[in-house]
Amino acid sequence: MASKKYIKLRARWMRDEEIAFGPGKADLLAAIDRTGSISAAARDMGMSYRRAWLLVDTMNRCFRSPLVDSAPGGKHGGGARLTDTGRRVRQRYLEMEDALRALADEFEKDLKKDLR
Amino acid sequence: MASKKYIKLRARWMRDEEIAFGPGKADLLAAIDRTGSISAAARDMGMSYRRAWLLVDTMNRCFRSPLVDSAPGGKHGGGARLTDTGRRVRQRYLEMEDALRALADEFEKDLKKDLR
DNA sequence: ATTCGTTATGCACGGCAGGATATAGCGAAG
DNA sequence: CTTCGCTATATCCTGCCGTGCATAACGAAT
Repeated sequence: MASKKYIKLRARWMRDEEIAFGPGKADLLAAIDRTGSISAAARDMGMSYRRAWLLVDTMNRCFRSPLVDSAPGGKHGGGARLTDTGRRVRQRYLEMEDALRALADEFEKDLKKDLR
Repeated sequence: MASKKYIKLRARWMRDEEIAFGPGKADLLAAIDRTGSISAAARDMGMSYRRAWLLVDTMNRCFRSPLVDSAPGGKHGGGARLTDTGRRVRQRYLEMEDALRALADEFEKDLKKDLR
């Protein structure tokens, strides 16, 4: 079969019109956890610092307690770390994603019958 | 509670890099079924005819058998109708959407604890 | 034959999300 | 006290998606 058929799934946790959490933010949290800073995480993911900072800002504003705490100061000074809330929320989100993915996969069989 | 918290879900059936089917296309099919033409459906949904036509074109190319068949000629001449495949595929998609929605809703409870 | 409302297609314009860039302030290490 | 890399923020720029508009051919009804 030459063509790839699959279901692309996206789940976003909304707060009013803002995207409180989603796949991009989950990845970003992982990168921050890995690198220890917003800017290094952004570089790592090939996204602009601006965008990464905006994502973090939105998350922190949307949740009762911040998911990332950050401090200015370079090299061995500041940086950014995931809070416990951040880790827990991300975990929860991934669990939801997995559950949805598993369910969606059940429908792929029918799908492939009709899709070219 | 002043702020609205909810999960926004989107599922797309992909064929390679093209979107074979999704929420917008499902709505469009309904509108075509209702109005009997692509252009009337587009007007009805407040979208451009061009976009509606592109959506139909993509659908028809991605599936083994077309979801919409259309004929030129105005007023009482041409127009567009859903094929049986079109109706069935849309139905299947809606069922999948409902199942995913129901599952996602189970996660909303946890979500609201943390969201502001 | 004329009219009307389609299908089908191309092209130019506009809005906007995100990238690039600039600047200021900070904190620890050397 | 200098340097380095970070946070935080503003401004400009650009690429892309979709709308709007124009055109041509068509088919049924009048």
